[in-house]
Amino acid sequence: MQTPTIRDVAARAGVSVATVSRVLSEHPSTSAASRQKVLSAAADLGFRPNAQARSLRRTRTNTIGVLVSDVRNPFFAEIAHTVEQTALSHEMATLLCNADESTEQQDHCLDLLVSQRVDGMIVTPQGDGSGSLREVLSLGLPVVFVDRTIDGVEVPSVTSDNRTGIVEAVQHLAGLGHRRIGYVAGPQVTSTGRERLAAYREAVADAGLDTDPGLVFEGDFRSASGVAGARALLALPDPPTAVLAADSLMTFGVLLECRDRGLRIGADLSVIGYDDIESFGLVSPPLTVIAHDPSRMGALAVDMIRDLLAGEPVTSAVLTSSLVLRGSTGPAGGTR
Amino acid sequence: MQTPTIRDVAARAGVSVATVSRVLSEHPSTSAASRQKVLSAAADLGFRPNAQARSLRRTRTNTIGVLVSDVRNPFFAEIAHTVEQTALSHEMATLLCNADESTEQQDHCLDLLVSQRVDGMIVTPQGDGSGSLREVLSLGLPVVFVDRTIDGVEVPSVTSDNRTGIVEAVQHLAGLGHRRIGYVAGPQVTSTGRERLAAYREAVADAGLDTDPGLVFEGDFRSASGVAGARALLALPDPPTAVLAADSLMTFGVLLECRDRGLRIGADLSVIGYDDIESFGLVSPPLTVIAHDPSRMGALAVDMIRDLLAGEPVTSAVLTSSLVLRGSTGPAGGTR
DNA sequence: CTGAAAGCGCTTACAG
DNA sequence: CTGAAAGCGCTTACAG
Repeated sequence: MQTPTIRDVAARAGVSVATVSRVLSEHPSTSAASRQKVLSAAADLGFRPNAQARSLRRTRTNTIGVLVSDVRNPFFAEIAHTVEQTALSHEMATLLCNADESTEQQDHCLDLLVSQRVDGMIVTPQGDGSGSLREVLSLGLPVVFVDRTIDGVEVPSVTSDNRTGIVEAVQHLAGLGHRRIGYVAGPQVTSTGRERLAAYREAVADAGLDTDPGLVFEGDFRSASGVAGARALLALPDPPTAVLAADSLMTFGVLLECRDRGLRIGADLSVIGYDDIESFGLVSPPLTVIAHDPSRMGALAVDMIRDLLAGEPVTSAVLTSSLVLRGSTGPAGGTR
Repeated sequence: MQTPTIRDVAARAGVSVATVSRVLSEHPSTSAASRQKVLSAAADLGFRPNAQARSLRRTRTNTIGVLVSDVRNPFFAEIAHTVEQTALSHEMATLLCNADESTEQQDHCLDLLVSQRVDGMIVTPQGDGSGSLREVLSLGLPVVFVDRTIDGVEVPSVTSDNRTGIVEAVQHLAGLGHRRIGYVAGPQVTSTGRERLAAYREAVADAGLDTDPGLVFEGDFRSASGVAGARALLALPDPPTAVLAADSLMTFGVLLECRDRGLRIGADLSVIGYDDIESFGLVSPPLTVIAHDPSRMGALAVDMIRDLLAGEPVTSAVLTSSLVLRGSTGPAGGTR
């Protein structure tokens, strides 16, 4: 037998489908008697409401689309997890898509989410706001950007302050006597990549440190580019005494390269990472990092989507980032 | 204006909705002329098919539910990522849920997935197969278990051989002269936890090593229990000279504790981890691990769901696990 | 409080 | 090849 429908429940309870619907969706206008009959009939039959049918009728799916660059990145995994849990607590489902740092795949995902008629989307955007993203926005679908934004695209967002942490990191290193600080930058097609690099440049200049452009290596937010960045920087005629990376995966790559070269972190090379990822705890000494809060970002993004759906005004949020001092930095030229 | 429907397209193209539907779903019986008119009308209007309506009518959603214990666990993130990408390549969406290692939450997620009428589910199950899981199965919904299984529940699954890797690891350590091998076990309410522990016990006995039950600490697949396990084992009057952990997060915990105690891995304590997680590369020397293939598991699981949907027979798959020798083990009592 | 009826946006036999 | 019509499983004004 097929999954029972509301009709089957109505028949068994001896009431109309309208009454069944009202009882099941907790509409106030129902008598205790029918409530009773319906509930027990539904239980007997093992009735499972069909969300598809309900959505079609209500023109609302109770589903939110989540588009991240890659769940395998711990930072985004944390966001995805929190979004899912928060949504679940409001009886909403989440449709997860990975853009894999590809604009083409991002478009594909957006199309899918639109077809699924998600009520809103939480996205870590990339690219210039053309393609499917533009279409989605013109549809008036509630969208919240998380972590990243797109210039010229007016969408509520929850991001981190990409400046303070970097500035604190540079000042801290300057205080330790470092004059040449290597920087593994994020891709300049992302807002986070751009803002963090700008902050680095500004802080380096303000502190009167070496502004040699060779100290900046542009990576792509993947670990391999962290490795490549570390190699390039350490191969300079006058290599940096400290290295800063613009996200967790690239930090990871830098650390891998240090391990391969047998460099003692904090002594041979000072390293400051980005994102307070649990696995950085494996490094010895513990890594000094620029921390922000992906979990809070995810939770806030869901709140914002819910506000948008409720027609309430929302304002973008910028969370703080800050330097968490641990043991991976030391005086310049320590034991070299 | 609302999102255009098939009616709007029909009106603009000057054909019936039936024809529009046929063209859009690539039904063979359509003339080139109407195809042309429909396609351009759809494009003009920016028509987006409503997956909800289609699903209701077709009684098929083209969506597959994915229930993992926790996406923040790199092992499951990898599975989730592959499942999503593979599904996407077949134009299917994935609904992701995290059970957070809680049977209650697992039930909640299953209910949600049923209501969403996913075509099938890929789940990393836990518990005894009662509750919502039993209901779901009695519904006849295609389900594939991944990584874990449940005793007495007949569901096609793709798992790893939980025995070989462990046996190889124990033999390897025995060959290095270790007599007392500590084991941080997974929760015994999971099939993987049970099978791996059984393999450890068998291998230890076969190699004639110390079978002291105190050498086994039962963790819960979270990093904190790896820390606790390492502490408990190292606090024994006669502590083990090598430690093996039953999953990535607990391995992680063991490594954290080693770092905190300043133990030199491979010299002061031999360590073998489970899962070939990228972040284990941060450890020095590189970690010897028992590796299996989450990505392949995810891809296979999708194939199996598709076969089930197509009414084809499927057989469970057991992938291999094996020891990957790197540098984290050394002779027993090395430099103690 | 309750029921009959219309309709959400599609698909698909059934005729032609 | 094409159209009219029924129907997927719900919800919700509209009467009563």
